[in-house]
Formats: sequence, C-alpha cells, structure tokens
Amino acid sequence: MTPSRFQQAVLTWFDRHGRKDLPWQRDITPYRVWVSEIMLQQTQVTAVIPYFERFMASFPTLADLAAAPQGEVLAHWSGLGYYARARNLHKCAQVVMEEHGGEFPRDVEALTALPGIGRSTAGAIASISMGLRAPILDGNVKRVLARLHAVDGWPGRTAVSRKLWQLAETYTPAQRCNHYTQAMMDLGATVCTRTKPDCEECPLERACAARSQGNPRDYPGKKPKKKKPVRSATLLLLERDGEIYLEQRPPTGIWGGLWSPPQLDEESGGEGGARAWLAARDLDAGEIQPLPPLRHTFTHFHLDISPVWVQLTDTPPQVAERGSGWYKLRQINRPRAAQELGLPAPIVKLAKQLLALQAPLLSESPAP
DNA sequence: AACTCGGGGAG
DNA sequence: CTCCCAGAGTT
Repeated sequence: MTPSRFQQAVLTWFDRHGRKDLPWQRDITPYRVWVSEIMLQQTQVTAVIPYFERFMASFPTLADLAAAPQGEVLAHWSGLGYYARARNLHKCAQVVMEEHGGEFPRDVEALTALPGIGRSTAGAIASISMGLRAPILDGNVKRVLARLHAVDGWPGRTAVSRKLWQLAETYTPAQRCNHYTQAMMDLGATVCTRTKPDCEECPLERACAARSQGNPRDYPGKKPKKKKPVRSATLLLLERDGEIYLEQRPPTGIWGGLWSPPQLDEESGGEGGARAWLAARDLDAGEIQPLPPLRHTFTHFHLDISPVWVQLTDTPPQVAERGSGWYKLRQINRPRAAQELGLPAPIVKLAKQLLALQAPLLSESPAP
C-alpha cells in the first residue's frame, strides 16, 4: 500500500468517524495539547477528561502553570499516577518560560529536549497543535502498524521499535498531518482495539497483513514474561504401616505453618541426601525408591519436586513431639483434609499419586 | 536493555 | 488474577 493511498484512506475515515469533541480538541493550542498528551501517557481517555478540565480551570495558561507552586500542580494530579509526569510538566513550563520566551519551540528536536516530552509526545504536539509534519508512535499507532504489516515481536525490543518508527515515518503525510495524527490514534482506540478489533469497520482492512492472516490479535507481540527460576527439592516420604510422616513447616517461608513431608534442598537432596537424613536420625534405611518428579509453580519460581519413597521396616522413629506425626494416606486424601490439616496443594496431589501407586501393590500382597 | 512509575479498566 | 493504557527517565 502506497503512503498516498494509506493517507487518503485514513483521512477519509477520520472525516466520517474520527473523534472531534474531546476537551483538548477545542481551542487547540500547544499548551492545551501538551497538557493533554502528558496526561494521556499510559492513561486512558475517560480517566483524563475530568483531570484535564480541572487543570485548565486552575492553570489556564503556560504562565499560570509555571508560576504555580509545585504542590498545587501535584494536587491536581492526585489520582492520575505516574507523578513524575506532573513534576516534569511543571518544570517544563518553567523552562519554556525562561528559555523559550513562553512559547513552545516549533520543532520536534527542541520539543524532545524538554522535560517529560519524548519522541512520540513531541510528534503529537508538533503535528496536532502546530501543523508540522511529524510522526508519532503511541500504543494505538504501534498496534495499527504492527497489524498492518504483521510486524512480529514485542515493541519494547529495539529492532521492533525501529521498524515501527520507520513505518510511522513513511506514512506520515505533509498535508493534514494534524488530522492524520488524530486519526491514527482514533483508529487504534475505537476500531483496531487490542482484544476485539472491528476489522469490518477498518479503512485498512484490505491492506492489513494480520487481517489476511486471520490473527490480528497476535499483534503487537506481547512482552515476554521473565522466566521464573527453577528450584528443586526432595520430599522424603517415610512410610510405616500404611502411614506417612508429616511435619509442620516453619511459620515463614513457602508453605509457612502448613504440614508436609520433610523437604531436602537441592544441595542435600536426592537418594544420597535421603540416606544421610535417615542415618543422622539413626533410622534403618531399607529400600529407597525415587518416584516420578512433579513441578509446582509459585508466583516467582518453579519448584521441581522429586519424591523419594522410604519404606521403614521396624525402627519406629522418635518423632512423637508436637509439630510432627504419622498420617494414613487415605486420611490425607479424604475430602477437606487439606483444609483441616493445613496441607499444601502439591502435597495433596502427591498423596493422590501415591495412593494410586499403592493400590496395585496392596492387592498383590498376601492377606494377613 | 531492563527497570520504574500507578491508578484504573477490560477480560 | 493478568495485561494494558495518547511513554519517558534512569540505571
């Protein structure tokens, strides 16, 4: 799609469907557009509107804002979040007063040098309020362009961002750049939405690569979740006469205060760790059988659990003190038992597996 | 390149 | 609960 055709489609759509009644679209000045753009950073339109109205009522001009105490500016920001925006806004007003004679500089580079104004916000101010040709790349435009060209990858990555900025640059028109900028944001906000794009209503439908692929929702790529570290642990399943040994865990840490079989960390785990644990308590090891591992995922890490099955023969361990005890597998598997005893979900799951594992063994064993 | 700032809405 | 929103500044 040529830039010219693209621009014509977008501008025609804007004339019919674009938003033209937002508060900052009336009495358009660099000051009002600037304030609106800062407020709209990472903040939705509906949340901004009342803040913008109050702000303009209290600080009608750039000079008013520059002369106000910072605390008063921050008070008008209270509830909007990202308060560095308000501090930068105030600072920027003073810089423009002192270094630019009270008028915003009329080029993108100088705008970008001001506090709180980055490349995209500078482009929006320059195009919407000054009629200059300048590209923007906010969340809406990223989404529209990423879908139009099926640009893979998360925009937070440098290469993806570069590609999107390049597309934004090539499509930005010299004529009606103010309307074009507003149109692209409106398109992203009302048609090319994140989860429910209304492609039938989109002027770019026939040119859209993601549309023809049938997966517009896959663009732009999502931020990769930082992968959780994997920790491993050995669980000692001591069995004696159909009962297994549980102890109450320390009050802090994972599964604090809940009951579980003894846990060995990775450095002291495995079958060898199990033998050492038993020897330290003067217990007869007998046969030690590793069981299939299972993974449990916490908020910030995976725990790979390697259960080890230990059949104690004759020696009853001296574990009668409070905070530990012997429990029948069927008891653990009883409904509600996890709640009543205070058992972590993975332990219950493990107990279920054990019971299933034991069933055939029990049926093989001769009746007493 | 990764992190931080934030309240609020959508799913 | 997670993810994202008219992003920019800092480390």
